Amino acid sequence: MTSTSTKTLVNLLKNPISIKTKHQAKQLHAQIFKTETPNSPFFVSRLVSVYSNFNLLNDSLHLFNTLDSPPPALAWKSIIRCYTDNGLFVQSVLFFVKMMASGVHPDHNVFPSVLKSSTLLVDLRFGESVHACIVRLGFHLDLYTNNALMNMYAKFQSLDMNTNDEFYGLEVSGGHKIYVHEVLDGIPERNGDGQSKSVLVSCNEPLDHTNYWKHGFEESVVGSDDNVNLHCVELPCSDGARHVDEGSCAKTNSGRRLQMDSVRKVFEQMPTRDLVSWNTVIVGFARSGLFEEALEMVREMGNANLKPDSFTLSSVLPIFADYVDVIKGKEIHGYAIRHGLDTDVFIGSSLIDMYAKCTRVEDSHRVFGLLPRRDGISWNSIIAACVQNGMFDEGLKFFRQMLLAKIKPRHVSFSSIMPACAHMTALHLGKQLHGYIIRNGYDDNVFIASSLVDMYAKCGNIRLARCIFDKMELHDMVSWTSIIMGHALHGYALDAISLFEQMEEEGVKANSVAFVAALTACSHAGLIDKAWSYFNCMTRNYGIVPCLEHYTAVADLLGRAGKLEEAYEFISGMHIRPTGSIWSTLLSACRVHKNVELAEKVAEKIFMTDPDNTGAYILLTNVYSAARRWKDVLRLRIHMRNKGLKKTPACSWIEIKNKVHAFAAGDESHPCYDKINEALNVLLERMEREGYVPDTKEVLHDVEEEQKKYLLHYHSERLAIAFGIISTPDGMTIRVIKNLRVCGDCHTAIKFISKIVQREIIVRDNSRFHHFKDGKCSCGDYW
DNA sequence: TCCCTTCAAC
Repeated sequence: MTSTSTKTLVNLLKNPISIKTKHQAKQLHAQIFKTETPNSPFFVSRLVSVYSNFNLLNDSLHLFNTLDSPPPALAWKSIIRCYTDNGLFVQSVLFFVKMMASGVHPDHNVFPSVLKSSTLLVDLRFGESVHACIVRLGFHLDLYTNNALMNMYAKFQSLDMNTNDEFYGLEVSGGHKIYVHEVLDGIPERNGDGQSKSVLVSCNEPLDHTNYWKHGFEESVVGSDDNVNLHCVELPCSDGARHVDEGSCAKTNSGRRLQMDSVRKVFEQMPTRDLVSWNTVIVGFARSGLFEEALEMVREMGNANLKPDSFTLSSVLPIFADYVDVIKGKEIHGYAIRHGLDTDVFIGSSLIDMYAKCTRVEDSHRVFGLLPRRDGISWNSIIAACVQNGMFDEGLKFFRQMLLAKIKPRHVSFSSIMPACAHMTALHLGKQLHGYIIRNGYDDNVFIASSLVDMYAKCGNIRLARCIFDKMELHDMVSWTSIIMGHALHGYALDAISLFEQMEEEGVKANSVAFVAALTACSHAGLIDKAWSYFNCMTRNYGIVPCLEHYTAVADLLGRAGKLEEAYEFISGMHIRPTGSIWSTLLSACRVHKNVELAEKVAEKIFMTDPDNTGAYILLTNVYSAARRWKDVLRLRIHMRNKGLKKTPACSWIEIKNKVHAFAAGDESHPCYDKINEALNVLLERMEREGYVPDTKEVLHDVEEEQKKYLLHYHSERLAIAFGIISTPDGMTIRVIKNLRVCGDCHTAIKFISKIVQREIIVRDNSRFHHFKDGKCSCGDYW
């Protein structure tokens, strides 16, 4: 090729498709270098374009900088697209601004890249300026430009904007924070005075390793100024990877920007539309929750003789996941199979998710098993599918398999798997994950931090949960509710309430779940007036319609306070149909307050809708035995046996050195049973010396008094605690989990034990945590 | 040159 003529080179460059490899591109470059005019704008700008087609950003930039100004539009466009393809959206946008300032007339095909970059920068004002620019230059009829425009507006409307509307944070791991000021002023009129426009950029640390700034922008880099309207974005790390797609917009509960009208407007004025146009509108509607509109567009698309492709299907499937409509979801699945799209990795993930949300997790497994290729998202989908359906062990199994398959977990993976640890109260697993998170630098991610807060709170370590919460830079709704709920469950109602108030002071408006947390706090501490004020405030001032959880917290509170009739009226007056579970709350209160009559009435309500509700039978049995109505007890027991209903056996467990030890009541099977028994007897002796008197009323069997004492002595939580005491060093906190409510006598006994052994003992029962310390419990004996 | 999938608090 050494003797290639200039004419041949020109022809080659005019038809760059014939250049198939990077190597050929470099050879071409070398040949041009040997010609008489290696620096001609034609050669250079064409070469820039060739390099940018191969995504060779540095080579393209190097050539671009050899051009005498003003470089031709083709060269600008190539660089801008290359920046966008490398995920360098700030640079892409700034290059566009600089191009406009240099007076070059852009051609239409620069706009899709610029719009994509401004979309991913989450800067609506800039995007709108670009739109104005497009109209001004007469490119508003261009198909690709319009598709990109619609996409931009659709993305903006589906993001939850921050409360103060000034900061649109994109989370990108390992990146710098770049502040872009006044970018929009940088778009001058065509042939306008570019010099008068400014592009101000600042960064939170020196950009020493990012050579992108060496290409014409040093003069624009200024120190950050808090007085300037800042639009904060993160610059991806220097490897140029496209991290932003995997990031997430900082969420708040402020109002959404409804931009679907803009999307619609663009769509309607388009002279021609292709499949991408339709898909863009469909996904826009789907993301903004306008599901019916999205589905209507799919039908209209058919009328326009366009067939749904893999983009359409994977955008539509999440709609049926949200609607929990497995019939429609299956229709899509069928369509995908008929058109050979069922092995598409995008559709596969949507299908896994759709089946999981419809509680058909076995179908999720099947889809996952049939996928020929699995990416991080398919793995996350199957992990989330398991966890969301309560299959925690399975979820962990998939998580381990994913690591073995050398798929690096991302923040989504952690927030999918962490609830499994929280639900299983598997502190050692949670800690392992936390270690992994710290080692890989994910601990500043708000989603991950929130799941950690929730996990530690649910696993009994509220102090660590609080510590992580306090270290978070930005608190979103979920982290607030996690920490409030955490304190509520641990009985620290006043802390929970003050956190709730702090949240409101910081401008985060409480949502429905936050009120559940606040009401739960009140319910666990018996704060009736406070609960009513929250409940009324929520419905009147916040326009939140109470749901079952709110009603349950209030009913529970009324019941515990002995206001049984009031609770009955409250439940009967709910705007939704009372469930068995909320009636059970009251039934439980009837047991505490020994109201047999109301208990029978309430049980009747439960059995009407749920005749096999074992819990209700047990509660009613307890009510009868507390009232010493042994005949009724017997009658119910026989009835239950005939129905094949069994009482859940009490069970407690404790983690010692990452191993879980479980105990049933009166359980003698543990290898260390002799030592446990010995410890229990020593404890009992010291407890009685301190004034402990067994409360045999808690034993609901019709047996002798001595027998009752014996039964209490071997309740499962006491076995677990005794084992904890003999297996751990002095002073170490003991954490025990029980599947049922702690009985009154054990509660008293554990208070004594905490004082005698001088340890903090934390017991989680089926609804809350008890922190026993120095003979007192955090629940204030109200649970 | 443009469009798609996964996650946290109840």
